[in-house]
Amino acid sequence: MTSEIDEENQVLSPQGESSEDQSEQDCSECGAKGRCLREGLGEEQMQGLRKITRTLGPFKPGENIFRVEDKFKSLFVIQSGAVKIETASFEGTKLVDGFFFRGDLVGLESIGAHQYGHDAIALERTLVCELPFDHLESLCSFVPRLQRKLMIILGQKIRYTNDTIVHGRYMSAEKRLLSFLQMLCEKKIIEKSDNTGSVQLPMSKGDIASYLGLRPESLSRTLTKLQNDGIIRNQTKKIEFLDIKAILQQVCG
Amino acid sequence: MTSEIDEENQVLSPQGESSEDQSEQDCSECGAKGRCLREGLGEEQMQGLRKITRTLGPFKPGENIFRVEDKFKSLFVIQSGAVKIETASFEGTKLVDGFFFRGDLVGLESIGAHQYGHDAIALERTLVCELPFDHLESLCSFVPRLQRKLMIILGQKIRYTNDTIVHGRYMSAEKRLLSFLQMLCEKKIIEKSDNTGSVQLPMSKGDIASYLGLRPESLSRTLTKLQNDGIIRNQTKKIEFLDIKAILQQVCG
DNA sequence: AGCAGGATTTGACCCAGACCCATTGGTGGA
DNA sequence: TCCACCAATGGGTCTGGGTCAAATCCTGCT
Repeated sequence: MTSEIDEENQVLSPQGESSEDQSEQDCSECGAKGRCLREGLGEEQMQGLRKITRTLGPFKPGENIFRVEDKFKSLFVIQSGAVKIETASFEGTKLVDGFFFRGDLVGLESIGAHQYGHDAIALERTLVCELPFDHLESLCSFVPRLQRKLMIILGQKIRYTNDTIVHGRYMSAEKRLLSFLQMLCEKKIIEKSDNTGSVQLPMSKGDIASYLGLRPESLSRTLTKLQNDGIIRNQTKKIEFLDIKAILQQVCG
Repeated sequence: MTSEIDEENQVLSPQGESSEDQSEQDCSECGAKGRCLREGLGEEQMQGLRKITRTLGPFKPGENIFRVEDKFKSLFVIQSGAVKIETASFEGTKLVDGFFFRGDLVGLESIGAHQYGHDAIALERTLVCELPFDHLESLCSFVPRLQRKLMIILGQKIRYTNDTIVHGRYMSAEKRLLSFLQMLCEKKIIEKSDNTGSVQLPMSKGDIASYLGLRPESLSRTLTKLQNDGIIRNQTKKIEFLDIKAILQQVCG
């Protein structure tokens, strides 16, 4: 079922599973190329970054990259695949706090904490690049552009949460879903011709519901509504966008 | 009405309004002492930090420290007083995104953006310490502990938002309010004897409601309910805590 | 002190989405 | 291939909190 995606990741990450024997990271074929933390650094500035990183994985769907109680040690750049992070809510149930795709940094949420404080779970076959935080921090002192980049990413994360979650509290289920679909478009669109396209969903509907602050039943109903309105076609592991313009504009309106 | 608070701030910030003539910042009597970014730095490490900072204010209640469209330039440590930040929601109404008290850093949300993206408004007589971000960044490269401190603060901010706002979506109005009161306890408690205490509210009830993702009417009803339950005494600009233990425990329960 | 205008509270009503339950569908393992 | 199991959907009901409207209460101003 996820075979298409796996194929693609293979192609994009040829350094693949046997990366342990590499003494230095080879970024030239990484799936996160163009979106990684290192982007914008000069060749000699990258040397240091390459030396401290190594590829981990592949993680199979459902496997943990780290766990709540693990000691915070590293950030992870997603080379290929997708990851969710989740915490136990105050009532005990699991609560999805975020999704991460190719090029995203996982672990920012734990900077300054002793433990990660949440589980990071692969949603599909996933390769990550580990950045030990201590090393990264030291490196930042010598490479101001890296320091700046990291701070910018932290700032963006704060803003993104604010714009989506905080403002999302005032949005209807339909708007929340639309802005989620919009995000998916930007991060993961597979094929896109003019006004239509489609996305493979690496996560379950339940995960999406949790992330949006809705019950699965409500999400399901909202998806059905959008389908009846002719905006999407709702499938189990895939959503087709029949009217991308409508999606982009309805979020704002 | 806010005279008590103003008095107190006076005492705590004697460098006060005429700080422009100081060539170097004097932190020895600052109201944020013990909670400021510089905490934990050695004497010689603080030298650099002092050189780039200056005190601004006092801002009167309602005055802007910066505005949405202002170019992002500085972070601000609150020496005394209180500040809210707010943005226009997608439907046009103002939405309170955060409250800041003595020792808090305002402006983190805008790191990496061109403009602040929100208004920062003093809620009472407020003095702030300006940290030009470019200078702060350069300084971070030379003072690893400062760099680390800043990153930790950014990480904490991300976690705090996650724990309150994100998880708050699954909490009832009552629980949200209780966790807000808990935060106030930690940040601003005026007097506290054993199991009781009280807080002067520098912000309006409307601001609190907005911050909690509620309508003013709902907040009012919830406050009334807590009062009937004997947990608080609800006044216009002040809340008395009649049973602090109940507040602390009910949030978790 | 008296008044205008906004903030806060209260009441009545409504609705989006939670909750509970039944059915269907998709998937991985024997 | 078949079965067991969980994900997804759909129906029905309930309710917390939103919405509208009408007092009060405060506060700053004259």
